Amino acid sequence: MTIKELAQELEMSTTTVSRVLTGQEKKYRISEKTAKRVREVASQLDFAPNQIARNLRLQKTNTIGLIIPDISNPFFANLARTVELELRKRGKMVLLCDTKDETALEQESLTLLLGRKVDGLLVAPVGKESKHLVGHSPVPVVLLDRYFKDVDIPFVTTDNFLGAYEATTFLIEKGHRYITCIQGLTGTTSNENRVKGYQKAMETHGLSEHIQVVGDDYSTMNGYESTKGLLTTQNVPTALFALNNQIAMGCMKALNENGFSIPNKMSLIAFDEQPYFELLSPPLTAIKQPMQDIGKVAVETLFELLEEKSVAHKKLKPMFIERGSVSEIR
Amino acid sequence: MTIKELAQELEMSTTTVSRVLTGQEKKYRISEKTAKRVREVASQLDFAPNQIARNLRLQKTNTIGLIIPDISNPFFANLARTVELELRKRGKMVLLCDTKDETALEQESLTLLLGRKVDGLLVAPVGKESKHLVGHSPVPVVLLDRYFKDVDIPFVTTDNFLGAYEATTFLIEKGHRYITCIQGLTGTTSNENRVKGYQKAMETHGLSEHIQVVGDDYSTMNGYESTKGLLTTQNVPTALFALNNQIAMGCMKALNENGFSIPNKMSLIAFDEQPYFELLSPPLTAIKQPMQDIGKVAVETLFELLEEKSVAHKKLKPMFIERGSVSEIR
DNA sequence: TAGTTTTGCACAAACGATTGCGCAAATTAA
DNA sequence: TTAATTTGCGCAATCGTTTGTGCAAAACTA
Repeated sequence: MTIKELAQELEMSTTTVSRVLTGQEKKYRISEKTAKRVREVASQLDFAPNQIARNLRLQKTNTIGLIIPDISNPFFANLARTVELELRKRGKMVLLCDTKDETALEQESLTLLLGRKVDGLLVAPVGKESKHLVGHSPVPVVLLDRYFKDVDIPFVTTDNFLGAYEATTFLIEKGHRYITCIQGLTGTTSNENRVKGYQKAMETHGLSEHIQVVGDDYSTMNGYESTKGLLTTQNVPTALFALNNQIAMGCMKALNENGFSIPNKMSLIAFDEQPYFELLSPPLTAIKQPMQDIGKVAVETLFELLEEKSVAHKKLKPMFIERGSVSEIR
Repeated sequence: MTIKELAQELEMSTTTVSRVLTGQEKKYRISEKTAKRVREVASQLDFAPNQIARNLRLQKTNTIGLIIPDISNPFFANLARTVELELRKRGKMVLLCDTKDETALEQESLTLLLGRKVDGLLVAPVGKESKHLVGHSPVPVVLLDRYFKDVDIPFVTTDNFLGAYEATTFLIEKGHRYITCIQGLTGTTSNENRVKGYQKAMETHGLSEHIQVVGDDYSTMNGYESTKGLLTTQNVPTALFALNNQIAMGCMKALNENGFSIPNKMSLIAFDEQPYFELLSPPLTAIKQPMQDIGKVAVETLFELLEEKSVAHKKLKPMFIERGSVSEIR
């Protein structure tokens, strides 16, 4: 049913109906009697305006594009959830795109979403390329999790440096000297800052020459292969620092298979917290990212942008969760 | 940039431009020379048609609504992922709604999505109510995971009965007699069919009087509380059958806390497979749902519906994965 | 009573695309 | 050379809303 039909039913113009239904009755001096009748009949026939037509007329879709590298990664799934819930509260819906951590797909998603005239974009970028993101968007963009040093797009992220620094320091204070960092996707800020945090902690404690960073992807496979590689080298480390949950999973698998019990023969800390970590034996020590907050703050930031306020970059503090996967070394 | 501006630039009518860009040049006898020029200039200025306007004109949005109870549940996250990827391949985008397993939110989501004129709906319903789903949709709907016995909406789901039957039988064959089923959301078909599978297996093996079903929600909390309750009763079971991954997680937590080692003092099987299950000690025996397939088949089904074919309900076979969380009883 | 102000509503033009139909010009047929 | 056909393209309506503006009728003022 269209507003035209509704107007016919009411024997008045679409203008009047529209004005009542958009709550502009006072502004346009529609009598209360008329207004009431419109509302009654409208709800009775349960009329709902065609949003497409509205969007076209109003040049606004109340839709936000959400671009995520991998929605099956619990970290991003949680992020997506708070974002969706938060946006809905504010009357927006979300168009979801999963990029499989491929820049090409991210690029394509961007084009598609802009073609659909989203009002804004929330992007957890792959992070290796920024060209397609900068300057190409006529609508506000807020970056999640990863960002770009060289490009001035607002972002909301965990303080990755801090988290990694604290975790590494913790290991060092427990007596570890040979700590290997298994990194994620190289070239992304999240990874680089985590690596830097690790390095800084090592340097600060005079362990510069023990710095060892391996791996190249935020995947279970990478964690698995990298760990397997490490176990056969000359200098097997006493502790592993996995830069995300999936890498950590791969580490554990490799350690299990090779009889390296945690934490006796190998200590392990993971960046990212997952609900199941506390169920493992031993429970896994981890750095928890404030996923809920990232989602909320990102949405808030986006709205500030939509209201044309200027915004600052935001780094949120992670939380260190000590469990049983780190041993004390004499 | 609009098609009008592009046409001005080209010094021809929007009609011609539109016809070329939608690939209708032959049908409307546009000369190849003109067509070529249009395409060149269009790509040069990288013109992209306003999808909103197209949608309005074509009465079609190439958008599918995806309604999910909880996107942070890995099961649904994986589902969402294949659905999104699969739909994108076919030129559709997805509007995502998370209902927090609340019927009211599901209802609201439905209204919102229909107002936005999605071409179709993929719904993993809360499952307690079906009224708002039936008859209210002018577009095709395919149900995922859960469905309704009494209502004829196409669905794609795991053969929950079969999965539960096999798992229970496995426990029985391992010598277990006291097997308690910790169920999920009562009133949903997924839960009911799993419970039935469990019951049937018990009955078939003459264990009717040992049937015990507790709990009422697909949550970690439910698994935790229910298990704690069980451990303090007269007849503590020797095996637990958790009807989804989250319940299983709660079970493990409760078992750990109370010193019930798995599988020595308690065997455990989970419905749903999760990547981390194999990392637990012992690795968790589980019933794997074919999530990828569910997503794919659901999308296929939706397309058949969009092409006005009639479709059948589809139940996909689960896979039993034996690991180490079940002990053999003398 | 006549003039002014207020009240209540409708006309018609957008928004940016697609498309049925029509109409010249070019080509072919007779 | 004239008629018939084909080729190439544009006019204007349409999708379903919102909104600036205008115009009667009603109410008020003097």
